[in-house]
Amino acid sequence: MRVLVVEDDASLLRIVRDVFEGEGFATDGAETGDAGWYWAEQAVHDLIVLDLMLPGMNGLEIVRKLRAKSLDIPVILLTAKDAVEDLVAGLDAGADDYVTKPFAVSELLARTRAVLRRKGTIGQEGELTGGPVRLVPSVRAAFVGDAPLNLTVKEYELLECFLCNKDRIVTRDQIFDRVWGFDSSSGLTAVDVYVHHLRKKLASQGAGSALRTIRGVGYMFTGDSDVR
Amino acid sequence: MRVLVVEDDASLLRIVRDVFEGEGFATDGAETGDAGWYWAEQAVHDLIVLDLMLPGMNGLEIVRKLRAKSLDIPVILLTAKDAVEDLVAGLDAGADDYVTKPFAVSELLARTRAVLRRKGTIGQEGELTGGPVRLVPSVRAAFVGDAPLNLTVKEYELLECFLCNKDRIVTRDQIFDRVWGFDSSSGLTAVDVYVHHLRKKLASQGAGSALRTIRGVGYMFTGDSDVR
DNA sequence: CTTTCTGATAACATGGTTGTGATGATGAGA
DNA sequence: TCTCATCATCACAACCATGTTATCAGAAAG
Repeated sequence: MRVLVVEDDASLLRIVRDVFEGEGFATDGAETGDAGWYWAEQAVHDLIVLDLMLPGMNGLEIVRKLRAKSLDIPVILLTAKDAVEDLVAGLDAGADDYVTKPFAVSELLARTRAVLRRKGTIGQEGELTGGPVRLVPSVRAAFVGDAPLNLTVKEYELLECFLCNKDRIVTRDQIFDRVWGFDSSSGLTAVDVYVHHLRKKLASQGAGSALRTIRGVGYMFTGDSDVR
Repeated sequence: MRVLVVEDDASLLRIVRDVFEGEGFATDGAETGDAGWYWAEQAVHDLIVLDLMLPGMNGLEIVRKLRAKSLDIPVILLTAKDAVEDLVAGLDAGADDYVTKPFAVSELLARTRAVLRRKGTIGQEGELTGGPVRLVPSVRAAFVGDAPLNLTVKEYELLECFLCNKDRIVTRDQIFDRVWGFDSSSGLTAVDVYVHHLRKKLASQGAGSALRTIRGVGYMFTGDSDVR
């Protein structure tokens, strides 16, 4: 998975690239509109994160030219809070979503996932495992050992989220952003309930203890189930 | 572990805070020199990440005033590549290290760990240790030797506070400001009670004597068991 | 069209966590 | 030794986070 980041602030560019790389993306960066267009035109990226205010070619123009060439690479715009008209123009021109500066890393990633999911890019990685639990994304199937788990869509995504963050604490907000989408209208309690459902199904195959509650913080899926 | 980030670029500030929070730090942020100094002066942080170019009070000035008050909180400077003379002045004034913009997240974190290690705050893998007591911030876990301690959120934060100030006296007010927040509505006595809780759990693993009372002053966590 | 399944919420149960006030110990200084 | 301030300890009450169940609307399946 490869992302192009076009942003004239060198510090911000560097750090946004790092963030994506931390998520397992390969990244390219451009500090000017012209360099950005050069990269974009290659059509080798799965996502473009694009600042609107750029030296050289405008971000808006890049989107227009991309769509004119009928390259429908997903584009997420970065924009200042007060540049509403540019934003609207950008979305009209065919951008998929936007994030206003200053943005939280979690939001950028959430929108990224949302866009990629909408475009059908995501969800075809290799198998995910954690202890005896195994997930096969290509067929959306889950197993404990060899026994199949009959998971609903949400349960599956929840488990996927946990396996992606094996042995790491995940807060309920993170889970919610990731599984329900940060702009979802559902309540946070849904997370609890689905953790419960998931636990029950895991427990029925003897893997219930893998999903631990860290009270006051969140949940953690532990690969090898150990002490308390 | 609590870090103060002072940076006038709102986007960068937001994102740097996110990065630290991802590593298990609590963060505070300031966009101006004056706000930065206000926070810094509270002396509740374990690290300050400080942009040199700031509106209001200069970053350089903040370092100077900090050291003048003999607060030796570790400071990492953020600086443009070409501002060499400022940088030198900053280090002279008592900053511990610097990172030039644009910087990689990994570099910032590496230097953070290096600085904190040099100051004796953390151990090798970002762990906090004091004698047999060990804290793993990334998973919020605490151990005495290999035995896990089952700590509540407050107990954990309290222990973290002590380990950050190993072999140093911490007053109850400092503890309170740091763990409860200076604007908390709770009473100061809560500190005593939680020290007690913590002691009991430490004692159950034979590490009860590490947390000493300095009558009339505060408490002190001693790394290597007692001399007197 | 009916039945079944899924997603979501509300309501309630429960137990852990937090903070307070009372009381008992302990040390420091007079 | 006495007294006072400080700290330790305990028990309890209030609160909050989470677990659990029941229920309902809507989608999907039959």
